[in-house]
Amino acid sequence: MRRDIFQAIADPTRRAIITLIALQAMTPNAIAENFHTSRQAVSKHLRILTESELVKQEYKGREIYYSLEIEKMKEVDKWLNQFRKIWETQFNQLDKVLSTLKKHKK
Amino acid sequence: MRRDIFQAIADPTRRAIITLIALQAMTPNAIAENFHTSRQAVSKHLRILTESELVKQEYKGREIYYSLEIEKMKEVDKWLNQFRKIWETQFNQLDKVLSTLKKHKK
DNA sequence: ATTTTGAGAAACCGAATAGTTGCATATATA
DNA sequence: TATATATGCAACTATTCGGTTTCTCAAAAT
Repeated sequence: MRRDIFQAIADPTRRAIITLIALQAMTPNAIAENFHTSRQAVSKHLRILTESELVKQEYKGREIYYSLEIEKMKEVDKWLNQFRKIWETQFNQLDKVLSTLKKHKK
Repeated sequence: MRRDIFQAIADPTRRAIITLIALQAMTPNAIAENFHTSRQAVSKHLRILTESELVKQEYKGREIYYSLEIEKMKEVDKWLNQFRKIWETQFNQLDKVLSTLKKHKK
């Protein structure tokens, strides 16, 4: 099933899971130990993260290692780009104000 | 009421509203004209966006102008920072691989 | 003064969400 | 071979979500 990444990162537990497995792959059991929730609940979150392709699985015997699909995270970054332009412009304007103030001081 | 920004940007219509008012303030009616949904539905979205402080209101007679609170958008960017470090490292590693390949060509 | 217009609030509804418990299955281990 | 373990899946539940319709209220326009 195809899933929206923004919907996937909307849940705070899922964001925490993402952060947790960002640097090293982990099994559902290991992940669940970090939360006050059942392993099955974590499993459901992992399913949603997998469906949104933010996370990939690696089978190793009866264990499944989940890790972050860092490329997919860039899509959020890409969406932010349109606003980045705006806040950089505003920063430049602030810069102008500051240099104007400097001139007046002289 | 306090709202989570990630939950606020989870809905595609809300993301579209954000983009729409990013450059110029707009009234709910004007915003609603851009969507196949009722003004009231847009109003509810605007309430959620206001509660998450992603959007601010400016009253002008009986009209209310909504505009983007760009500073708040930076919080998403800030959350992305932790992953940015990772993908930049991976990029550098790719860079190494590429230069190694180059050497072998020689 | 009356009517129109812009907007939020309330009540309602079906669908989705996040959690639970219980079950099925495959892989390790004794 | 029998048991323990890792995991996913299904069914159920309470809550939230996104939408609609109806209503109210204040500001403009007539």
